[in-house]
Amino acid sequence: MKNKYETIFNKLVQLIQKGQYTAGQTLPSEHDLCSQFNTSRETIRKALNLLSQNGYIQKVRGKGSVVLDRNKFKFPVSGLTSFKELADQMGQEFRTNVHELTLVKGAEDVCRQLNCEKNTLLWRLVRSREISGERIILDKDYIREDLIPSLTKEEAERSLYDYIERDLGLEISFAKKEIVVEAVTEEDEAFLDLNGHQQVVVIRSYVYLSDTTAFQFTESRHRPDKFQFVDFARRNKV
Amino acid sequence: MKNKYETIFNKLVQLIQKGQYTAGQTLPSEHDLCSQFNTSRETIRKALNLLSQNGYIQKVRGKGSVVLDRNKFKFPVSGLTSFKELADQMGQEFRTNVHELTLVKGAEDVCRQLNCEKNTLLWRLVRSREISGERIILDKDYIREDLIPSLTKEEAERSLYDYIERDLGLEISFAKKEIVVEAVTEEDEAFLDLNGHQQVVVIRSYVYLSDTTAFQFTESRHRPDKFQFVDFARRNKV
DNA sequence: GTGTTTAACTTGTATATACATGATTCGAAT
DNA sequence: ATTCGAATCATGTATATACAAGTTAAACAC
Repeated sequence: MKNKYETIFNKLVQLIQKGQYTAGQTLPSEHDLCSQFNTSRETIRKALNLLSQNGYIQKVRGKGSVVLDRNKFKFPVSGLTSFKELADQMGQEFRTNVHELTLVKGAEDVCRQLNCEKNTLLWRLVRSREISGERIILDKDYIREDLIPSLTKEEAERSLYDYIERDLGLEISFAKKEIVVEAVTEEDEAFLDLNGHQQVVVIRSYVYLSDTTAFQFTESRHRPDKFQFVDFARRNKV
Repeated sequence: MKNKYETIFNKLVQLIQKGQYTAGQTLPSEHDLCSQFNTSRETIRKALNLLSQNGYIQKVRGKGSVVLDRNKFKFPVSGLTSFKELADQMGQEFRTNVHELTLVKGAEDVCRQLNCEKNTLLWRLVRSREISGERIILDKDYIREDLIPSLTKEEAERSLYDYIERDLGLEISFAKKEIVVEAVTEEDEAFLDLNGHQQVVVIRSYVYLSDTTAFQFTESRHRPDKFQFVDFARRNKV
């Protein structure tokens, strides 16, 4: 915990999750929070903005910060979240099977998107995800070898994001995503328990580090009956 | 244009879209922007935060605000956007057919979610969306009659959001969304050109006004081959 | 030339103040 | 009793200052 305002944000999230403040109630006024946390109003406002952006509160001018009902936000694929983080939250039995971990060269489309030379070395990683004994997700990753030089099957099985962020100290910052529905491929048939489904939900992501270098392209293929995407969105005027 | 920082935000968006600043370049420093717009640094920072949140720039400490490549953001279903706004952006031929506009009472599930009495009057609105002559989206809306007392077929055909925001002066603020894949229903068969598809992509949204009252529940059912969802997401630490 | 230090930039955080504007409440005038 | 208005409290916007911390490039010593 470095920042005051992040610390305050985390504290308020805790209080909301513990039921100290429940949906419909208002938080103490900014002025009161200043006294409570012994800080300035701008700092409180930064914390409240984080709460607002993450769907915890809605600020109403003249009234206060109304706590929202976040019951249905337990599956936040919306933000950038890894499979392991998801599985941890859901508390379900899950397993990851690594089917392929090789170095490839010259996947044109991918290189163009990742903004690197056409013959850059890329890790190609294929994993299937098992929940309650069924293989329902197939993840195909392309990762820049120059940024992540060593990568082992064990790290891929555990958590890629953990390894990249904790061990390598790289900071994952943002991603562009696309969700579409496509026909199943031979690969899907081979690695997934499709139960007769003819189509899969495909999430394509381009993941960027905080210095804006793109370092990963992921195609995540889900069996449609087990797919869910939950989102909280604020309206953009304009 | 009321606020300085929104005005500056809009101006910078324009400049980026015109190609004044291209992907990879950095914007002028906050200090320079202060001089250019003759304002304080905090105000500039608010504008830059908006740019960052909307995926236009990435701020890098010590370096500057790097402009991102937003080529693939032309279908921002992610934020709260209405069908008409989407269609306008894509510039395609589209049409809306209103199949039903009635007042119903006591749809239990919906009322519970909208947080209103079990026998509250609700508008039930069923519309199909035609793009290039094919009916590919079926929108089913439930709207609280006490908040939107009058609603005509014409307004439903044009744009519901326009009517609510411009004519009634209500401010739509945020929504909770869920995306899943489901089997087609008789209603889907009746109102959509399914082309043999057995499943549809379903987006369920609960839409809230800025005073946190929920006023609308929408189920938007898309033919899978014409469905796309594009998102820009920043990573939430913790 | 090479390597290191320093200075001058950049953005990030924290604080203080002032005024604008929406919401509520309480009291006075009718 | 009802209505209107003023006071009060809430958040929103704009400004100023100070210091922390990451990046870069020039100056310097060797």
